[in-house]
Amino acid sequence: MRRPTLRDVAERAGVHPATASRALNPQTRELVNDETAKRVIRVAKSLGYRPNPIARSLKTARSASVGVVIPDLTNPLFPPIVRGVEDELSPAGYNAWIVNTDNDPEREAAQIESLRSRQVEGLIVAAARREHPLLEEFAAEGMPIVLVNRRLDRTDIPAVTADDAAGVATAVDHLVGLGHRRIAHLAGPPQTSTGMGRLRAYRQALRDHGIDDDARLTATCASWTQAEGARAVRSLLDGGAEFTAVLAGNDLLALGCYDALEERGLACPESVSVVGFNDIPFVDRLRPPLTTVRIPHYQIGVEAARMLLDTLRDPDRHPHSVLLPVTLVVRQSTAAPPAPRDGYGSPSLQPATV
Amino acid sequence: MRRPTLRDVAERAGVHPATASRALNPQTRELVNDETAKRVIRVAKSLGYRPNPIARSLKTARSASVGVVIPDLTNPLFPPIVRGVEDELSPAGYNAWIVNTDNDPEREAAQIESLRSRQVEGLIVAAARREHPLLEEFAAEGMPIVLVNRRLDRTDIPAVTADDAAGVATAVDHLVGLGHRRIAHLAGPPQTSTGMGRLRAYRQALRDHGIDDDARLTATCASWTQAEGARAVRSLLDGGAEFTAVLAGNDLLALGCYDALEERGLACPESVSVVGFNDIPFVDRLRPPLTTVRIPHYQIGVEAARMLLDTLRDPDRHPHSVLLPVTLVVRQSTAAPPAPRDGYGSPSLQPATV
DNA sequence: TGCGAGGGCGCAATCGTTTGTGTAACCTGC
DNA sequence: GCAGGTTACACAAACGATTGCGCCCTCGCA
Repeated sequence: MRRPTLRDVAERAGVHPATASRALNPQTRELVNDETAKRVIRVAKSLGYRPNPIARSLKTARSASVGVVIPDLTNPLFPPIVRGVEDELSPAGYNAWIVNTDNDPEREAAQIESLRSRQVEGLIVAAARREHPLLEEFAAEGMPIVLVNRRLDRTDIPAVTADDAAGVATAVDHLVGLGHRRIAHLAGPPQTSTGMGRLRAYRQALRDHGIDDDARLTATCASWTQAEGARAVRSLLDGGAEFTAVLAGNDLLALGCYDALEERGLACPESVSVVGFNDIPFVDRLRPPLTTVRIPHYQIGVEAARMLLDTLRDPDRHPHSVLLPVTLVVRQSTAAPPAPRDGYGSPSLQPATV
Repeated sequence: MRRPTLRDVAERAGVHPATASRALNPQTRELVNDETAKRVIRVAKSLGYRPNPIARSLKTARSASVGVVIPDLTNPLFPPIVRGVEDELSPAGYNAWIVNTDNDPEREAAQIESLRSRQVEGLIVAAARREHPLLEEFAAEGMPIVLVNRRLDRTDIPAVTADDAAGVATAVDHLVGLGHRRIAHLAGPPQTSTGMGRLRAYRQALRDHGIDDDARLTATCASWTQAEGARAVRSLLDGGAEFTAVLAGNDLLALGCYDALEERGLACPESVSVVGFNDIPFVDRLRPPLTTVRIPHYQIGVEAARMLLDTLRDPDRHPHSVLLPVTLVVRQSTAAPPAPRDGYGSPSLQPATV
């Protein structure tokens, strides 16, 4: 009735539990006579023995599992990354514990503490802020950590991210190529490396095209949400900013941008072009389909898991961060700017086709 | 350096570890002198003591965690449900282990076995099929299980689902009200209760309106995916079926339907109206915004977790399944059928506005 | 024949808790 | 002053594995 333990197997095989343990563990099988080992294995199978990972963890202080720390599972950016992580971890015998932080430092601390007390052997963190004492502390204590999607400012915690700078550059190239000169930017939270990095890349890209970057064309969003994107665009418009294109820090902000433009009766792309970032699922089916920078979500997860596994296998090895290539996906949210009518470069009031 | 154990706390407090354990556990605190308890608690706090859940699990054969079994995290239907589960579990001190089955029975068995060996105290399963021996077996062994979104055919495993029948009925009412008489259905996998249930509800609803249900208007999808939805619609069209509206088994199938209609140059809703089911995130921003039946995703998760917690607290209690109410959200994918032109009721070839 | 080496295995401690049982000390009431 | 009942704690045995250590036996070799 009870599920069989190692002791049961040992008894049935006529050996000591220690021997059974060694026989069952490929690492130590060589320490026991080949025939004995085979017998133990046979008995274990016939009894349907499954080792108890809890007992094993208690003894070995390891758990064959890693924590995956993300801001919010309902953000479509993360599920593919998580799947990438899991699919890479799984063949190596590792499991993933997923926790959401909701960008709440307190909740985050509690969650990570909970992961640690469950003896996770490493962390994959998508919820990093540029300054993140908690993570640095854990890293300093020797917890293997790999960052995904975002980085820390200083410290050598390895990260797997998309090539934001290249992505922004090609996006700006695309817009400029269409004839845009006044390109606004919805910057993500400056506490995040992606928010800051894409903002910097945007400024650099403008300069590269000889366009001076007007600070009034940048609106900073407090979070990577649709609501914040909408708010930012409204504030841009209310501030009288003149622009014919918006480079959003990510797709969710771009979605918010759609909302705000629609509210104000501005058609996309006829009046204002919009570019997103990330190419999350379904943005190809939006109205209009969103031009955006595609990042390899799944691959980011895979790569991060691989790096973590590497350092778990060889703690001395210190992997270096990697930058994954991105591609611009041109869809229908970008077009040539409207011919100037009511003043140079300001969004012309073409009614949105609702 | 080492993280403090109960023994450390006990020593510093001058008591036996057993006493410390009882002092720290609210359940047993009454067994120890009040002052002693306070002292132990103070020491524990000052040492930063955190109980080791692994050791506790080993001893108590419980884990304060439950397994959440879903087909695929990247299906936008599930993240909100999962969050609902977590948010309800968390205050009760429980954690959620999330696993994906990819609808692969083998993988599923392995995942659930892994959950069980990690001593999860219960299961919340969104990946149920109507016939599901594995789940019934677990349930028979006494594992508390709550199903979400789907049910089992026979057995009394409690389930939290949306009111599919009512949803389909209102959707059909809506279409008939618009003037549609030839309404096709993209049925989900018949192995799933949702697939079968919605199909049955569709037939019933047609009969209720005095429309005889033409079997040629039903296409069965092997999986709940966009690709299958597209394939099904193509097969419908290729089979010469005449219809002016499509009731899709869920939103993903509806999306596939969009794809196929677009391929064939059929405009939605001008030529064919489409109704989805579930109201997953972003379908309100599709082109055209999808008319669909909204189910309370998050609430389904909350309710399921609550039921599971109930049975964990009182194993004798056997909760009954609940049906959560749904609402039809009318957007722009449904309109009156086109005036008959090239034959009664067949999809008129109005070019899609791409 | 004796000795060293080493293969194969058992012994027992251990990981950090929880919990049944034992046992002092103390109180109460006659 | 003592039986009987609390109260407050300590003792020790678990839970199910892993692992350092040491014993025994066999074998090879001198």
